Amino acid sequence: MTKTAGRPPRNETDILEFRKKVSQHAMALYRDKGFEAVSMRRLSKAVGCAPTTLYAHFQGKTEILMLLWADVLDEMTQHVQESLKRKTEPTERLKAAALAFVGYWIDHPDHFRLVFMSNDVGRSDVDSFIETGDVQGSFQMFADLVRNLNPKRSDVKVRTDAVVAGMIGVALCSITICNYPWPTVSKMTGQLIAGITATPQ
Amino acid sequence: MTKTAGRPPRNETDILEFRKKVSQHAMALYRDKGFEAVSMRRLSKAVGCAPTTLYAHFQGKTEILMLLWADVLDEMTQHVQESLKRKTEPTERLKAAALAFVGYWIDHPDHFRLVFMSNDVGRSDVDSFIETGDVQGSFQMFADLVRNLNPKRSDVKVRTDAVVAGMIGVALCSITICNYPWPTVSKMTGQLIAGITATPQ
DNA sequence: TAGTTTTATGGAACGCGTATCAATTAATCA
DNA sequence: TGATTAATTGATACGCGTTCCATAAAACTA
Repeated sequence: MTKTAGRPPRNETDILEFRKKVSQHAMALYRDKGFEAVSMRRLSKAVGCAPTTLYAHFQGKTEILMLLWADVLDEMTQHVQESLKRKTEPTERLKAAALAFVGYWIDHPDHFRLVFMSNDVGRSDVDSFIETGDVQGSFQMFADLVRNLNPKRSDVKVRTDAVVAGMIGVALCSITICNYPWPTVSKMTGQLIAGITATPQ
Repeated sequence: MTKTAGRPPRNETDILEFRKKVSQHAMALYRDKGFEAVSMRRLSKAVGCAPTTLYAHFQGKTEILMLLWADVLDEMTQHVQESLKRKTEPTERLKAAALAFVGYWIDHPDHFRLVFMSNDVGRSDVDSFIETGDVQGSFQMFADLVRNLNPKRSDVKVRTDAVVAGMIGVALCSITICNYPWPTVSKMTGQLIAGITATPQ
């Protein structure tokens, strides 16, 4: 921890400031021009730095795209919350939330790709530091809904995560394998929820 | 149906022959060098034509990648069948198959990306003619397993497709959101199957 | 055979993500 | 001030998917 000569490393706040700046420009690009507009070259031009500089602050495009997760997940969460209005019965609430969840992704396939298909599959051993706080927060909502089904049960997390992953799968399949005659989203999510409400044998 | 002047369209068999040739070279590239080796430039070099020529025969890379689906799905199916040996009880069989299914994708994330993440999400209005025969065949196996749980029930397709989509979601989440503390694959698939075996309320 | 019409091809180009590397700028210490 | 060290930059390069366009090739009609 001794001071050395020469230019000191980046200031902590400067780092955050730069990351925030990049995040804002990336967000603006994504919202205004869509997924494909968020390129390293265009983004660096918007930020006002060289494309190479971005690689000094982020380990790659994937890490930058993750900055956009929070926005999308917030919007999705709000959409789900909206669907819960005037619903009181726990099962009905979960069902409505699930439908809204899957529906959101199907209505916004670009957002789905952003969150769930941006990672470099196959190179996952490399990308080490991923913030999952956003994801965790968005899934909390479902944990509450599941808990309210039967507050006495202790396996809330397993059932929640299973149904969330299941819903994501339903969205993925409906979006990408669009020529296979999938049942309606409503039917499939209903089936997933049947597993949640069932009593363990 | 009158004959017109000028060079006639490609011969039907020639078309199939060329597609087969491309398919074989793509397969060899994928098996030998991996996903990233299957590029339009390398593939065209292997085939012996210009990169542009490929676009005269396929509408894009996605359509070429789909030629590889059958191989992967066959291997996956075989792996699942393997897991069924010496399993007789219907629920146990379904559970074993589900575990093998998800496990296969997690063990081969490149294959997962190939089949489930190759489509151009967002441009799905364009890519019209996708062969889903491969997929359909691979899912048939699960339809049988689900039917055997309770041959009297008529909602086999809904329950099968829901659990298949759910398993794909489990695989997707485990692969791409690898820093979120998902429950074990075994627990999540078990949860999905609970919905299959449950009796409708 | 000459001309016409349609298909098939390949070269060039665009923008992309990413890596390398030398040169420059900035901030600190001696 | 000068030396030292880190951050930033620009140029260059590779391979990628894809599109455009001019040209070659093939099969017909006259």
